[in-house]
Amino acid sequence: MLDAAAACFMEKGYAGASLDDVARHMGATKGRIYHYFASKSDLMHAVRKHAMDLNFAAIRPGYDSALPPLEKFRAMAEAHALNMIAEQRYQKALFDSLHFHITRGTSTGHDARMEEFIADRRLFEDMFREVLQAGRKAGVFRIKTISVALHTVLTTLNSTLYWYTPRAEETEQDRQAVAAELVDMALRALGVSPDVITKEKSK
Amino acid sequence: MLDAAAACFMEKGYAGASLDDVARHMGATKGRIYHYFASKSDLMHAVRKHAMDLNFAAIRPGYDSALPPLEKFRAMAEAHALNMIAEQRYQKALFDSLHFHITRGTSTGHDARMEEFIADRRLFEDMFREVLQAGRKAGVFRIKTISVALHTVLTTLNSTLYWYTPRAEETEQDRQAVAAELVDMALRALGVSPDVITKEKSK
DNA sequence: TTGACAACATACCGATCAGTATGTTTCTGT
DNA sequence: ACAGAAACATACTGATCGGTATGTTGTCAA
Repeated sequence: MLDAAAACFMEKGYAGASLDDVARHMGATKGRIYHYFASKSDLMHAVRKHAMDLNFAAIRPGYDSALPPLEKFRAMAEAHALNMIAEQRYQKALFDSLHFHITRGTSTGHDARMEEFIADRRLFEDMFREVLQAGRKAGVFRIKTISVALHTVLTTLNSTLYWYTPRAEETEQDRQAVAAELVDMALRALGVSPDVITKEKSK
Repeated sequence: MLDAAAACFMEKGYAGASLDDVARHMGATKGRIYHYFASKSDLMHAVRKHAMDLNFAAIRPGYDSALPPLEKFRAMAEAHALNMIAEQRYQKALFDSLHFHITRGTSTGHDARMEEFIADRRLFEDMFREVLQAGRKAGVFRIKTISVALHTVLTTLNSTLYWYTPRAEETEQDRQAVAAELVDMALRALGVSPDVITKEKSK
């Protein structure tokens, strides 16, 4: 059910996707949705939450590892990039929601749920921020402004959401190749010298 | 009028923003909108077109210059990054529309207008693609896959749309600083060695 | 067997919104 | 001065959509 909702929200946007659309996409009716969710925004919240859970689960192993900053970052970045490709539907819905919240500033209709979600997002960013700071201190990253570097790198890793269209016969190999290339570019953007990158990779 | 429409579409999304909202934002009524535009999608199209025009106008000087690939790219990238910060409202609306079209694939409701718009977008990308290819051939860019590099770099330059919130007392200096930092990271992502970057910059 | 609840479908309501039809005012050419 | 057209505002309509109220069917415990 969340899958169908995520797909519809992605295709038409939150406001553009009707609950009848979502229901039809499941081969059911609206009654079924309202049996499990109190409102449309409730459903959206569930989709967001699931997307965030996927994100945390993806980078958790790398983050918890005892690797030095560079390899730790590489592990997290690779997992995240792959996750963005694999879970496009949920991630697109999540990012729509995120940008929506950002652009409307201090405007109307703040769900308390939205606040919780923004806090989660910040937590996620902080996991990367921490690694960036550690790497800068260790001298492997040459970063001017942490927040700019953080956002730029994350945006790079997320970029597949905006141009990569999954083809049917696409294998896991192809996706890993794209992800690896994105991670390489992110590392170079962080000021890691190319020879270090390739040396580490061949290990 | 386009300004108001762009602001509303950005804040609530195309489907979420009503024409009454747009009219109220202008201190007018719907009649005024329908006097100049035949439909809601017509208005959206005008907003998109204006945004695209701004984009082309921004990078045109750099593109037309006779500079070598590296400096040509820098000029275009800097102008583009600054343009993204300065014209957030229009660009956000444009990107929403773009992503909307991408994710729905071969689905319903293709305006012929949308096709024209996609073609324009491809033209814009090709201007950067051309410089990237020239730079790769000249040996200044170390790029694996052109299209991945292209999308990554453009996404980096666009990234301010998703996290930069313009403050009131923000000066042109601040925006240029952010833009310059983004361009630096983009150049490094393209495999340009840091000493070349700083050397060129001090020129 | 039956009663009670879960798991839906169906039918309906009120609000919203794109689009239209019809005013009303201001300008503009003659 | 005046016809008419441009530049709007106002009032309305039909369709859509979020949400609700009310069925209907299966399931399971007592």
